[in-house]
Amino acid sequence: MTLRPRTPISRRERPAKPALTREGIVATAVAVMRAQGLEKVTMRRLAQELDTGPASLYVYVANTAELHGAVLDELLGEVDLDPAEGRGDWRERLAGVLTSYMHVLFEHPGLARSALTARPSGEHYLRLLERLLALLAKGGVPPVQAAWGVDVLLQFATATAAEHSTREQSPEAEDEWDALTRAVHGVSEKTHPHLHALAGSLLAGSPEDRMSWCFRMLINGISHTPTTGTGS
Amino acid sequence: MTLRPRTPISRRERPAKPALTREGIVATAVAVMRAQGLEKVTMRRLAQELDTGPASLYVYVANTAELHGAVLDELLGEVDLDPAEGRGDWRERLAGVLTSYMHVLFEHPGLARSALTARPSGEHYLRLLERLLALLAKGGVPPVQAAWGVDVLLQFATATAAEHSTREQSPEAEDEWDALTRAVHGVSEKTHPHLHALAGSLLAGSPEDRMSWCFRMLINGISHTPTTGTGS
DNA sequence: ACCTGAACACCGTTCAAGT
DNA sequence: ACCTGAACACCGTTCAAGT
Repeated sequence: MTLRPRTPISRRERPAKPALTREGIVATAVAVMRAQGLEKVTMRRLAQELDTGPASLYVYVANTAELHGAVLDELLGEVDLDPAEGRGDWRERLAGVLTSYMHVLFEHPGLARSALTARPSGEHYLRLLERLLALLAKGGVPPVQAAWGVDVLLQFATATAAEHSTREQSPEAEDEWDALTRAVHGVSEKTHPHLHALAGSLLAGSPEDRMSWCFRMLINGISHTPTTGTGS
Repeated sequence: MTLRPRTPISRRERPAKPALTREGIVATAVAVMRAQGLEKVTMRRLAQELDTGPASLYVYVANTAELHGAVLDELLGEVDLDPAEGRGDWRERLAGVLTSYMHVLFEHPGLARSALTARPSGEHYLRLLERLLALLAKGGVPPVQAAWGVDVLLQFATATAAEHSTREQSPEAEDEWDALTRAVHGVSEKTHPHLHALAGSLLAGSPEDRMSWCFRMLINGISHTPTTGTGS
């Protein structure tokens, strides 16, 4: 009668006896992530879940980063490409899709952070790209601007989700934010005049208002900045 | 005559016998990072470098994240706030400062990734904020737009550096990029018409041209998007 | 108060050996 | 070909015990 230090995830959330195949491994990885977060999606933990040793997984998966990438694309399947809040204007639809993307990312802490460096290329990611490009085309955004812009839009959404989910997750990250707030407000008017004057604005605004402004700002920039010349 | 598996960093790059104080620990952390990268800046590695046990460091440093944050602010001191390439237009100066910031980040792989979630609040970070706000003010950007915009500008630069340095660092990240290239070009015209049409543009452009466009795009967006109303 | 040995609970990845 | 035991080389963090 030994205590098991790590409870395996419940039978309901785990695919029953998953085969030792790439699909089985990824499915188990997704289940572990849903139950315990991406941090627990480790080779050793997965091997335990699959009743084998960690070395066995390396037959199907190159390394941990690749595994996380597969989990990410799987989750990208949950992004709502035509969200109800985004009806009407193509700009609102665009913001709606990106908001859905961010929601998916910060429901799963850790995923956003990995998304920033993982460069996914799975089917769900391609579907998302296609949808965003379609909306930009509908808005009459010139093709090259749309192509380059979509990258920035996704990068913005991903980075925002990463910051947000890190802050939600750990109490120390919250402390860091407090430290920044105090630092910005405590700055001297002599040495940092602009910062001093804008301290309030820097940290002000509801997340919704700021996000809404950011989307409008990015869409304006993308729409009105030619890919050659000095722009205005 | 035992082989030491880990070579300590050379005497020249390490502050001689650093005292066991917060400053000494951070200085050693910076030295280790310069020599071997942020990944090696671990509690255990640092303790070894300081001839003590890892537990001793916890008297001065709350955890690894805080330590990495301290290293980050230290490095931010290297950012050139008035780079020669950025003479002339305030937009060019702004882009110049951000480019210098990115250079500092991707000279030290791993630092950019930590900067994305670390929310620094040290003196060097505040100096950078002040400089960016001053340039936006010089450009006549309305205060609140400048305050919110500076956040996005730094987030963009940080995320770009993180992507870039991850790709530089590991060969697998390079493979991932190839996979994306193939995926985008291999997409069906029927199911992904926009993606198919823009496959070339999506991945085209020199890094310099894209970066230059991104900065112009962001500055345009920030300058021309009011913080309230529908904008244009 | 400051410091530390030792422990607890983990990691990724490789490789020789088995089936 | 596929699978795995065991090992190598690490992690962060805590805590009781020392000085």
